[in-house]
Amino acid sequence: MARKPSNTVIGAWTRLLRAQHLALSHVESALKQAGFPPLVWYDVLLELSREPSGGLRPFEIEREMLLPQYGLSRLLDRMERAGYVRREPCQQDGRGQLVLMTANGKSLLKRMWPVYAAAVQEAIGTRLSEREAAALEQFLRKIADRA
Amino acid sequence: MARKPSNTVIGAWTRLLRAQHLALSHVESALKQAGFPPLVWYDVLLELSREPSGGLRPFEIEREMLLPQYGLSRLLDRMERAGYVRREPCQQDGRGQLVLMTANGKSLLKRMWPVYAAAVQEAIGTRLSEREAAALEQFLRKIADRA
DNA sequence: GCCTCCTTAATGCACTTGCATATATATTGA
DNA sequence: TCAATATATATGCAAGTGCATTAAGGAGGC
Repeated sequence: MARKPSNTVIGAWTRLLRAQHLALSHVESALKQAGFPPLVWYDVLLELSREPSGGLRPFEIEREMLLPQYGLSRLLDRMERAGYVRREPCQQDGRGQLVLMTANGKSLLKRMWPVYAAAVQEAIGTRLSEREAAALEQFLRKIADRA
Repeated sequence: MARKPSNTVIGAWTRLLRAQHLALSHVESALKQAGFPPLVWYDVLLELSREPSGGLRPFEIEREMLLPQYGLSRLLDRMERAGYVRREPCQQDGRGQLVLMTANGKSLLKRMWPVYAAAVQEAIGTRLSEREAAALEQFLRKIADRA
């Protein structure tokens, strides 16, 4: 295995940085312009919505997301202050807590989606065919899978 | 043109965020572990090295990079304090300045490259064939090209 | 010349992030 | 049982970032 990247690999790397930056900026600014909080708030709410049973532990949310532990801790502070989640002590583990989505949180999740979806469509969907998007996903999966 | 992204597009979007995050974290931590400054410092030096004639204006650097104007301004502050660049008043334009790479800056650029290259190779080159990397680059280019 | 508008770059302030560490509880193993 | 270790979460502090604005000079019209 080569130790140095080929020019092709360097090109892919460079484009990866730029494409992600442009697409993400586009999405973030669409959300902001619509008066919504950043994307990462949506991600937390989405994770919580997948667990209708009644909340997730912070460390479970963290596993699904791209945030360090202290980052999530403070994000939850802000979201709790804003009234979108609340934290309860955890029965089974006195160190931990259960993060629950409030009604406002559910509402926010619903209201953000159309704006988010439209922005993703503009940033990616209108630029690639269905076939291309599927191929792109496969390549990116190879990079992202830490197997 | 659909207003809502297909599941394929959403998958590509999600993977784009994760792949970029993982690859970039890998590269940044390799640099840090080797005692080097962040990648963005390298990018500035690289831009300067492409202009051997004697420096670039901040707004020229900015155009090539993923930083807002105030971000570059403060990055140059830090790099200047660290001795890797210096700023000179610009003859032709009294508002502006010329950013020049110092000898230390040139040396840093050279020394960072092997670490940077190896990390990119690990993050991408070892995970995709040459063919796949080329295809990936093409798809990403479609997303990144703001034509 | 001089007024108006544009471009270049810096900065005050609030907020966010990274790093290291603290705090509290759980778990393991003698 | 109790010490040692591991896990879950929070936090003080320094550094970085975003936003809005400022400062200063250029460019064009009159």
